[in-house]
Amino acid sequence: MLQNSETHTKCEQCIIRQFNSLKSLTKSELIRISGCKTSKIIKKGEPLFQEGEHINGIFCIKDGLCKVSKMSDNGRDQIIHLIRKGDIIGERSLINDEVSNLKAVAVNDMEVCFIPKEEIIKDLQNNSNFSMDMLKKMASSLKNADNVIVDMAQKTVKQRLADTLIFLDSEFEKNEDGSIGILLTREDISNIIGTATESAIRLLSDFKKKKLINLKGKQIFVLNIPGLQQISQGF
Amino acid sequence: MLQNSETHTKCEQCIIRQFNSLKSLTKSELIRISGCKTSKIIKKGEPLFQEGEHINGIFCIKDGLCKVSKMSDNGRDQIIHLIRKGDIIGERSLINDEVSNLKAVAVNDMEVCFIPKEEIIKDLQNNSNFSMDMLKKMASSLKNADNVIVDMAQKTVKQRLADTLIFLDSEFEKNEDGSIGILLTREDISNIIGTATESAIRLLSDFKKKKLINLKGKQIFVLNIPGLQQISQGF
DNA sequence: AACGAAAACTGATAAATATCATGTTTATTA
DNA sequence: TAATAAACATGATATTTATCAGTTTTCGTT
Repeated sequence: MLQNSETHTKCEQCIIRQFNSLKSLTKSELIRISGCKTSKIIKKGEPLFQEGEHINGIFCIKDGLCKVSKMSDNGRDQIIHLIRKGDIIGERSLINDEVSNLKAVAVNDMEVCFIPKEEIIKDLQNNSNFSMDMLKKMASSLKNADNVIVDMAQKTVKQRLADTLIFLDSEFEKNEDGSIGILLTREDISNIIGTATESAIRLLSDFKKKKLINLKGKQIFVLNIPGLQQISQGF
Repeated sequence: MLQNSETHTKCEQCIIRQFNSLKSLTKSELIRISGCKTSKIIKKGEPLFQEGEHINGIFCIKDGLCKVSKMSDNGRDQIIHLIRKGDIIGERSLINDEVSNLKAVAVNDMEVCFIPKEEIIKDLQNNSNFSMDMLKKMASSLKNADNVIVDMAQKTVKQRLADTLIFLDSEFEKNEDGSIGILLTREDISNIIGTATESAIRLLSDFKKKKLINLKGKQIFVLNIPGLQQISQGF
């Protein structure tokens, strides 16, 4: 199994933490954390954790991307988040003692560090910079969740697809050819917008016909962002 | 304007705080907070705050109920929360400096206390019991938001109406006659489940025909919870 | 390169939901 | 209490979306 030198960077030397709440930890806290963290390679398609699992710690994503989803009563998986390099996931396990309500599956090969709950929870209580930063992140997630709820409740599937394409195009690095730098299946896309796979496929073809996007296999090229924004707003 | 003695209870003597994060404040913190809080009566239909407003503090709800909503791009209001006696709203204004993305309107007459941001933010930084409690509350809200997103994305309007009726029946005190103790218009209900008012009305009639509920004007009587749960799960 | 499986796609149809029109009941207030 | 507005209700219809069935394409494996 691939475990290159990068995988074993010490936390206090790791630049990834600059992108998340761990940047608020002191040097000595980081050194302690570093001593108990474990590194993992998660291959494309493998789970980082499952619904119903006790996580008991946080994952810091060093590289790669995963889809975070929840199974609905109707038996369909709904993707709620896309988590990538620099992100932390599992914070909620520090705070409540419940099992995870979400599943996380790697979209491409991932490199993650795991920090056990009992090591980092002290820092949450003692380092107010750290806890304030965590509060900030959660407040921002809550605001975002509000927006998603409104969009899911009020927008049509077509509007939500437009939103998703704009989001993917703006939030993720593009490939050299200009296509969206994250390869999702049509099923993934339909599980993000909350619709049947066939409906997502049909609408993608429709958008292509209208020159809003171009499709080459799984590669998606966003051609006309203002046009997609129009659709997103109901025109 | 009604301002009875209850309205002027000092925070350190106020039993309402037992129901929210303010219970984690020390006696001296509470006395200081009490000195700068203001009390307000909000009449039914009046706004507690508007979308786009700077809140700059938190509201502690002493009595009454309000609907918290956000306007969608399609021009329809989506109700995201129902906030009631004992709840706190506005925490996010302590943490980020943005204007509110939500609107709150009283469903019945309310009595609320307002605590300005600059007074309580220190306590968030210095009292780790308080900040941990806030983190717990936010974590729990995030988990709940996940569930709402999945339901909005995957469930039919009928399923969501069943969910909403179960929620209202279980979470709010009932009237003596057994009806749901919170009077919402049909439009409010449709703005909770995210559908056209006519659709909500039709489905309510349908549920009544099937003896799942009874309707007497705005009064709703939930008769068959297992039946509603069946519908919620797609049967 | 050949195979099999998964993914992508298309058409036909059914089901769910929104919209528009209109009448009735209930609430508000002059 | 009469007038008026708001909320509630129902029918007809259009639109959106899901489902089912089948074909083609892509991809990973041997």
